[in-house]
Amino acid sequence: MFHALADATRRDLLRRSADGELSVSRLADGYAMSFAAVQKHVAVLERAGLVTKERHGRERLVRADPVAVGRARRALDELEAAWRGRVGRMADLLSSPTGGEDR
Amino acid sequence: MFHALADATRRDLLRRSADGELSVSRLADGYAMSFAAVQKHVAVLERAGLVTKERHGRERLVRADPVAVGRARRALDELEAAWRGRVGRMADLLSSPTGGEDR
DNA sequence: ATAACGTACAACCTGATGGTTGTAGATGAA
DNA sequence: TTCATCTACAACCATCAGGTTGTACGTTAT
Repeated sequence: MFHALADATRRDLLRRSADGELSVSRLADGYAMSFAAVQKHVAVLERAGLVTKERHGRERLVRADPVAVGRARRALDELEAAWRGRVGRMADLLSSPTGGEDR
Repeated sequence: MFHALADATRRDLLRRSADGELSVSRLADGYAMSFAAVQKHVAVLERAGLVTKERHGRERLVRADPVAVGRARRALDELEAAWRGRVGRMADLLSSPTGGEDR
């Protein structure tokens, strides 16, 4: 899933497919690459569960799945929390006199 | 940066280097790959700004940078927020009668 | 019915990635 | 000093990722 997010084109596709009203062709417009390339990117997003396709006549409308995005975000939350749970607090105090309020 | 996170070994290294007291050699122990391979992974994490190395005698202690992890997390926050800001709310209501409280 | 459109998929090429081994420079220990 | 350890880096290899073109098939429009 992080792999799916590790490509700028795919992240852009993910943003643009937020409201699920764009077909693969419409999404493909505006990129400096072939339709097939964009289609592959969508397939990667789909395999990662970040996006679903809903057939609508002859076109497939692409919609981002916020639950999956939330899962990824939460995974990073864990990483961050794991850090803070250990020497994090101490190191924070040492490096910044005001404390660790960066959120 | 997402690319750096897109590898299980690197995510594990990131977790294990939370408290910054392990050298590259110590980190390399316990993986079924060569020291050089692990060193490359650490280099990738370092280039992505996810980790810093502090020299301590002849060894380099690796420490995860929570600020960078927080940056990635916030990037996903944006994605999620972008989704909810559009038809998100409507779709939420349609798909789950109780509303969208998934956190 | 026929043409045009939207999609899927296979084959192929190129560059990046993840792994290996080998070599070399610093530093700590004997 | 000499030896062992930790690290860095280069060269090499196999596989994968991202891109291309071409073909095929279902659906809508004429």
